[in-house]
This record gives sequence, C-alpha cells and structure tokens, in this order.
Amino acid sequence: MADDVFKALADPTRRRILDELAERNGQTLFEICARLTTKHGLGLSRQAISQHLAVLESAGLVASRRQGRYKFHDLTTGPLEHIVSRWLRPDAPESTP
Amino acid sequence: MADDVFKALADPTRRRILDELAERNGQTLFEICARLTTKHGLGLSRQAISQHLAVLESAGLVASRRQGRYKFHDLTTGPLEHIVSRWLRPDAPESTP
DNA sequence: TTGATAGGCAAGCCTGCACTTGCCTATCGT
DNA sequence: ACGATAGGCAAGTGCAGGCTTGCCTATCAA
Repeated sequence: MADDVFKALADPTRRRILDELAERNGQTLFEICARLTTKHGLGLSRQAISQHLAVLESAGLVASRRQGRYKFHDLTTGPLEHIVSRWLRPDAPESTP
Repeated sequence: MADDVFKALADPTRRRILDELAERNGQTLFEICARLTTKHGLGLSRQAISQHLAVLESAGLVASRRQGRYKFHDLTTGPLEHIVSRWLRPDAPESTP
C-alpha cells in the first residue's frame, strides 16, 4: 500500500507528472505528454507517460475517469499525507483540516 | 536534493532502517544489522546495510557521529517535511524559511 | 465509411541498483 | 603485542524497472 506510493514517487518523471496535475487537474494523456515535452523539455514517448500514469494510478496518487475517447487524470493527494508522518511521530503534531 | 530523498525512501529496507532509528536513535551499524535480522527477519549482509546507510546519509535523512571505533547513526527528519507539501499546495500555504 | 484522434497491449533492450564476496584499516580489551 | 571488534573499499552479479517499438482497438468528424 504505502510501498507502492514510495515506489511511485521514486521516479523524477512521475513527480513531474504529479506537478503537472497539481497545476492543472483533469488532463488527458496527450496533454500531459505535450506539456512535459514543451515545459520541462522531456522527450518521452507517449507509452512512457502512459506507463507512468499506470504506476501512479495503482499507487492511488492519480484517479482516472473515462469520457468518450478521452481519459482524464486527476491528482489524488490522499496517500501523500500519512506517509511521512511515520517518522515524524515523536514530536510532530498533525495539521488535520 | 529532494530527488535524493525520494530515491532514498524508495527502498523498503531503507525505510525499515528509518523505522529502527525512529524507535531508537543513535544505533551503530551492527546494532541496526542485528535488529533488522531478528525483528524483521531480514537476512542481509553487513555491507548491504552499510550501503543503505550511506544512501540515507547522503540524502540527509541520517546523520552519523563517529566516536572511537563506533559510528552512531541518528535520524534527521528535516528533509521529510517539505517534500510532500509540494503537491498539497492547493489549500495549504507553506512557510518556506 | 473513411480517416484522424486518443489510448491500450506486448515483447524487447538496457541501464541502475540492491546485494554479495573478499580483503583491508582502525580502535579497544587483556 | 595480540586478537577481537567495528567499520570501509572495491569489484562482480543478477534482477527490476524505465523506455522504446510495433501493432491493435475505440471513439469522433467529414
């Protein structure tokens, strides 16, 4: 569970994808592809991004909703909160809104 | 910088080591070795743990102080806090010192 | 229906990295 | 001084995972 989240966050490209989705939620695969190549200069194939999205999704960091021939991807920050607190417990109070 | 932290956290064994140090700070290499094998059933060589500690240290997650022939390792949770907030921004403004 | 767009599946390559093995240095006890 | 303990260095192995390539399916516009 949390293992998958750490593994998903291990790759720089996947983190970029999360950045991209954080800035603009609900993007399609091609949109993400385009923005990664233009803004970040990453020359990755569509398949690469697709596989990264699969990893992120199976880690629970991205949710996808299909609509016609489009598949929109949304950032789900749920798993991110409880992950680091594992080592911050001793003296770190939580901000739980 | 943050890249190294994510890479360091990617490995399950390294996370166990952080767990071990969180529970009992200031352990030596051999102590960590012993507790990992007994408590978690990990049959790893001493060198493996040593290399893991090197990764954790270069990521800033572990600080080591030498004392005689012993080398004590302390958990430094500093880098852990600012790392996840990167994607939690939407409603949480951060004070970045 | 045809062509274009958005995405999926399945090998295959290839680099990185976790782990081992073997040997070497330094500090402590007696 | 000697052996035992705590740790370091370096080369080698094997597997996981990131990326590509090629082809296939589904939806939309004309």
